[in-house]
Amino acid sequence: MTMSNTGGRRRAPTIHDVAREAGVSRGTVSRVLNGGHYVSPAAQEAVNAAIRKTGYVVNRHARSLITGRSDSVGFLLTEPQERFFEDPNFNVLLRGCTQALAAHDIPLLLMLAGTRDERRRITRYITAGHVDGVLLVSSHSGDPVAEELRAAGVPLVACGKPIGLGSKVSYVAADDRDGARDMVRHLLSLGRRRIGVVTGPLDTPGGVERLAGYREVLAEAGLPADERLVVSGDYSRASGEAGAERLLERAPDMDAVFVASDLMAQGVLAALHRAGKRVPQDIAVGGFDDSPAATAATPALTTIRQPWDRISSEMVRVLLAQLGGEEPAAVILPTELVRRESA
Amino acid sequence: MTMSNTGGRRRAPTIHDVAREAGVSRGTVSRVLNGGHYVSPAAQEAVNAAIRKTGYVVNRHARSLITGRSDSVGFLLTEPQERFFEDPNFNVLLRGCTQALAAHDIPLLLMLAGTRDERRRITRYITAGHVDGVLLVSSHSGDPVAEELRAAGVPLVACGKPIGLGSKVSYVAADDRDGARDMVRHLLSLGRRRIGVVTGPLDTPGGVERLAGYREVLAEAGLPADERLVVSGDYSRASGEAGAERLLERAPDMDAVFVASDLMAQGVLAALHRAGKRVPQDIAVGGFDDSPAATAATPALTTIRQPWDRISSEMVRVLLAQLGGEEPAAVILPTELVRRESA
DNA sequence: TTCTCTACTGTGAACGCTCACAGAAGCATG
DNA sequence: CATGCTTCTGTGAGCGTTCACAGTAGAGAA
Repeated sequence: MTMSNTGGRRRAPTIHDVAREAGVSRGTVSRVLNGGHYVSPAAQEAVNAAIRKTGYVVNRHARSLITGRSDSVGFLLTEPQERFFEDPNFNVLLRGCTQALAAHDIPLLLMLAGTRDERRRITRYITAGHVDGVLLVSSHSGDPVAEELRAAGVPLVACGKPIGLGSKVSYVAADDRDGARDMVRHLLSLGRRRIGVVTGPLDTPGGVERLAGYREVLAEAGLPADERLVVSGDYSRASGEAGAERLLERAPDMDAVFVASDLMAQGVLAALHRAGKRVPQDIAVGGFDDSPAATAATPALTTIRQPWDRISSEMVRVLLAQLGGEEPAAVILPTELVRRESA
Repeated sequence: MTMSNTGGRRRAPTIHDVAREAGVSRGTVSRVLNGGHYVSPAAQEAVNAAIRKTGYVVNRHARSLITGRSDSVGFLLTEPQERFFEDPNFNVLLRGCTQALAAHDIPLLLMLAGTRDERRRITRYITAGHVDGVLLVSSHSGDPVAEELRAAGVPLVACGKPIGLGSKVSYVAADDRDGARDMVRHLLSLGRRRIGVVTGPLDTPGGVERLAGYREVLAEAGLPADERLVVSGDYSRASGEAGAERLLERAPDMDAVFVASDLMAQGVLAALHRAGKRVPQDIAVGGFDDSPAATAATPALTTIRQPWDRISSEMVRVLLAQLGGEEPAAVILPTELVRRESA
């Protein structure tokens, strides 16, 4: 309107320009910007008009400098991205966090720190106050970033229980152990007695807890603990396939198998099919995650649903509470058994 | 060392504290922080020691307030994330950009703006100066964000030619048209004369250009343009499958098909297999992208490799050049024919 | 009237940094 | 000896906000 915007950035309008335009003081403009309390309707109106006319946008650096806040939150991945991007649960989680923060008008910045070098850079960036808090997603234990951020006093909420960190860091997790118990109880209720398990990686809380739930229920049912029925995978489809082959070899009389992820369960189904076993008639299969893989599988997988939508909203809630001065908290959310055809 | 860090964040050390500790002035500390020119070795040493001792990290808000720079770059997705996260090329692109920026010690912030509301928030965030420039990834045309950012004078580099924006915005793209020409010429060189095509969405530059390349080569070869041989897909596997079915119906004598993406080509292979056609004996199939789908397919796909690693490094180079004051530029990179079994 | 209370407004002082400038010291040159 | 150049250092100003505080005006109560 006043000037053409050809290429080079002209000086952006400041709160001063708006104040002059509206015929009020900086203070009044600032008050309008921050909720409009103690501002007369006339002033409110004049300021809004001036903002529209000048095209003013607040300089967040200046604001942050004095408030000490940045009004943004980081979503930090401390592992190779591929691992997550291909995981449908991760997408749900990310979207859920974005939406929950959007309700507070807080933008979410996704940061990748797969390599040591990137971790250094990102840690510096975060500790320099560029985000108010961090939602941390990292499945493996002993994450140095988490410890570093905690030490720097950055509000932090992890997804899944971080191994090796004290109780000083918040986390939100599904009740893996209880989910595993539900599934194994379900398999027992179908009359199965020789129940195998393909676990996740045993350096992750999920891997450990799901195995523990399996063992507990078998013990409660008075069934013997048979280590031939226990093999480990890494959550990949291929590892599920390999795991099932080993199980069939070691325990040909197996009549059910609890698999710690749907993706692995797909591999298990493939191996069973090749071995000529019918699912669920000969062997019942239970998965974990209720991912798209569960419905895509043939037969469709009976599985344990993790409440990803609630996990994300709880992560945001806990983080915002921490920003508001509350203490770190741990939230464990219940899982749900989803019955389909495989068991 | 000096104080325990219990919960609440204590006041962070400032450049002042470092200066006092080192026995020099703020100016000298600032010079050390910014490259160490015109600083005596003794002062340099003292300042570094003081930084280590105090645990000082620069307050980027204060720095940005005065420099007008934020020393960070945004990677903006203006479409539903799922679309990208499942695309392996996207992973390569993201990783490449991260690495190229890392060489300049610039952190990359991934921003998702799938919904209208998020776009508004993110645009405000960007125009408020939170990032110095934006790497934009959006395959569809008429992207309002791009236009808005351009109008706000934010340095911008798009991946792929943005439709509908003037020449004022930089972009880096593979030579889609030339890639398509190479593939169709290759099919001709195998003696094929009834060559079908499954295009990408025709509101994307890739979709349009690859089809144009196909048509050009057929025209050059003196072959008739037969619209029964042209169907459109949306880059998904399913659309490839549907496209192949339509082609077979409309042109049963087809002896080759050029598919505008490997994922669609997988679908095409499935449909051909179902129809009892042998590949490449009965029908040769050419893909595009050289994605993992290409090698995973049976038979392995002959395809066109896009230089994703170069695309990412060029995007970063062009953006940094623009930050340095250079004019927007368009970069077109050559593709490469990768011969495998399907053609 | 006078006082108090509430609603509103303006002002100076930060916030922590960089930048421009002024100056000091050392050394070579006129 | 003065002059200029280079290297190094300190200082004041200012970036664009918010915040605390000091006001002003008007309404209602004493």
